[in-house]
Amino acid sequence: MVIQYAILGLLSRQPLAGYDLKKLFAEAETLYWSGNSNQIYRMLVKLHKDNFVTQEVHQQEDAPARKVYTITQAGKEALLTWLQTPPELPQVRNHFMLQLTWASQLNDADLEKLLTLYEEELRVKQMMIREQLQRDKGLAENLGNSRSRLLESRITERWLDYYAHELAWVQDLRQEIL
Amino acid sequence: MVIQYAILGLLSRQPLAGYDLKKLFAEAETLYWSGNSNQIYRMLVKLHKDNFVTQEVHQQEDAPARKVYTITQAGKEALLTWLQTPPELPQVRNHFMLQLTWASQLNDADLEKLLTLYEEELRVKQMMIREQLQRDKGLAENLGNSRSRLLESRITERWLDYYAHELAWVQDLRQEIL
DNA sequence: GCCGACATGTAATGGGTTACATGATTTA
DNA sequence: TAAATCATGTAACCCATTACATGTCGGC
Repeated sequence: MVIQYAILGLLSRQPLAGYDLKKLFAEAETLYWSGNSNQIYRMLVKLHKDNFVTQEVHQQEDAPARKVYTITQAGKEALLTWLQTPPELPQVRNHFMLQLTWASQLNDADLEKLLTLYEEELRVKQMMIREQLQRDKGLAENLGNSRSRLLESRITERWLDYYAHELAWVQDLRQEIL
Repeated sequence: MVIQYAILGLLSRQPLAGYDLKKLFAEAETLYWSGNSNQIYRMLVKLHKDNFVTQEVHQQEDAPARKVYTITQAGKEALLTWLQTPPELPQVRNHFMLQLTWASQLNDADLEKLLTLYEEELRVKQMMIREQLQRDKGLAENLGNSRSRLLESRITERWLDYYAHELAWVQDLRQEIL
């Protein structure tokens, strides 16, 4: 139940409504959740029941009511405990690599097409992360302490580096086999 | 249903029993499946029903009977069709990165411990891939054509490169923040 | 006598996704 | 008038995992 801590983490910065969380997950290029409402709203109910968050209903005139959630002391402690749990290795599920494993069965044209499409997707993803980085820059400048800002920027750099290497690798491969 | 094509791919090389597939998935460091029997045996039944594989029961005296599956022409065509489908971006689920996002809430000792544990896991994984590479080398030398051997080695290199970069990145980070 | 390898399978559960449902307001 | 945004939530489904169930054989 990792999403639980992702939510607690976001709430540790500022109180948020389910809708806000949903958008944050959907927009975040480096978080892998789709931002589907099922998981989020259910988890918020659970977190509330566990007293990890408090709920405040904000009535609005021009829009539906917002349920704003604030992290509690117990919630902060749960987050801190999770931060101390031994890290797991990344789970990389690369469909393309699987295709490539058997791709010698393709003719040259189809193989090249496969590589080209993958390269394009990688470039699009790269651009999206770069754009998100630009958007976040303005907002995050004064948020958190210097260490958290440093971590955040190093993490984004790592993601960009990953996609850059993946791209360079495919391009090399193309050169070599076609 | 990606595992379907992973199975068909393996069967396109040689006929195999469910037990063989289970072991292959469990051992393969770069395939992300656990090799659990539920998925595999169910999928084999389905593939058989779809006429993508044929089943042959091999009775043995000293061990239980093996159900050996062989890919059919229809199965080969299904595999080929899948190979031509547009590739998807890798889904990287990195729990550690999530922890790190909020890790500025940890004290120096705990943060360092987190980094150290991650580094260790990365090194173990690296070694396991290298060992698998050694094991496979002997077996694969005469298997498949030269293009498939080239693809396979480039894919393994890419995985090793990924873990190497991840490791180098954590080490840099440690230097910078501690 | 227990453990691991061989070999096939089922049950229960967890985690995540898409699609659906509702209903108001703003924008093209 | 159709759509998108705001806001919360439910239903159905799929994929994957762990644990369980069964039975034989060989080695320590």
